Amino acid sequence: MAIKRFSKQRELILSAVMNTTEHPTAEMVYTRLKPENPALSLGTVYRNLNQLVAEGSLIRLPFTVERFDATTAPHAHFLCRECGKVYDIMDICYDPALDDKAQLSSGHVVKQHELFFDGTCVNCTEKM
Amino acid sequence: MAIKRFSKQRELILSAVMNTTEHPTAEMVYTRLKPENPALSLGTVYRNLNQLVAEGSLIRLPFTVERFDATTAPHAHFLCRECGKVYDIMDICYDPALDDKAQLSSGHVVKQHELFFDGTCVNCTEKM
DNA sequence: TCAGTAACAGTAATTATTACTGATTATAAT
DNA sequence: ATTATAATCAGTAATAATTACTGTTACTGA
Repeated sequence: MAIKRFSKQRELILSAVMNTTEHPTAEMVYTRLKPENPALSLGTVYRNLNQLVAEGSLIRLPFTVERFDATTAPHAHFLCRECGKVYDIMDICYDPALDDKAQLSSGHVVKQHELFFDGTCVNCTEKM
Repeated sequence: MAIKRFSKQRELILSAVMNTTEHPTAEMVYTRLKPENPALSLGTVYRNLNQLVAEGSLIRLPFTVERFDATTAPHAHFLCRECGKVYDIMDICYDPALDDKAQLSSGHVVKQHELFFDGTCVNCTEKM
């Protein structure tokens, strides 16, 4: 059950995440869309983000406040500790050998991995 | 300011995290300690965990419910999607070259990275 | 010994997220 | 097209995680 219907709101929310590089939170998506879609509700944003992750259109980044990313191909991320911005790191390519190695040494079935860098981003460095 | 005093509660909370491998949440630490320390309050656990992270005695794992780890040396983690348990992956050693590479390609000042694996752990695999 | 203040327990408040409710609307079969 | 159905919606209530506040206790250094 739970056959997917077309939903204008879902399209809207998906494209909002696709058209930004800022790895928005649910709140950020809502704030972005609300002015031009006054009827939109925050619950709808949460519900559709979860659906989009479930169907694989988005990935969920497990920060303490969740963030979403329309680049579903595995890639690394960078968190700026000063301003809180999250950036993609595309030049470090995903290494499947790591998964094999982790699986061998631990005995767990390893599906994938996430690589999180952190530090101070370019913009914040310039301001110092 | 804010000179650190000795605090029995802080010792208690630190040793609770040190004496387990389960990467406890604040709630788990509280539940563990409460029976033998009935006067302990949840706010105290949160406050002291944050202090211990600030002083470097613990690290914070940025899951959507925060977890803590007394192994402060950088190392990888594995999250079981079935049971939610978090394991250390010690056999994949920290690669500082990754930080350099990320910094060069992105321009950000990279301090460190975290490597998160996920999948199904040994215990859950056996039950299938 | 006592003034200053970190730390405490208890609790209120805040924030993030999910669940519920009754109304609306896409879809598929008539 | 019309209608039945169930997915989706907006609005809101509820829950869960975390932090902030309040009055009290107890170290610590003068």
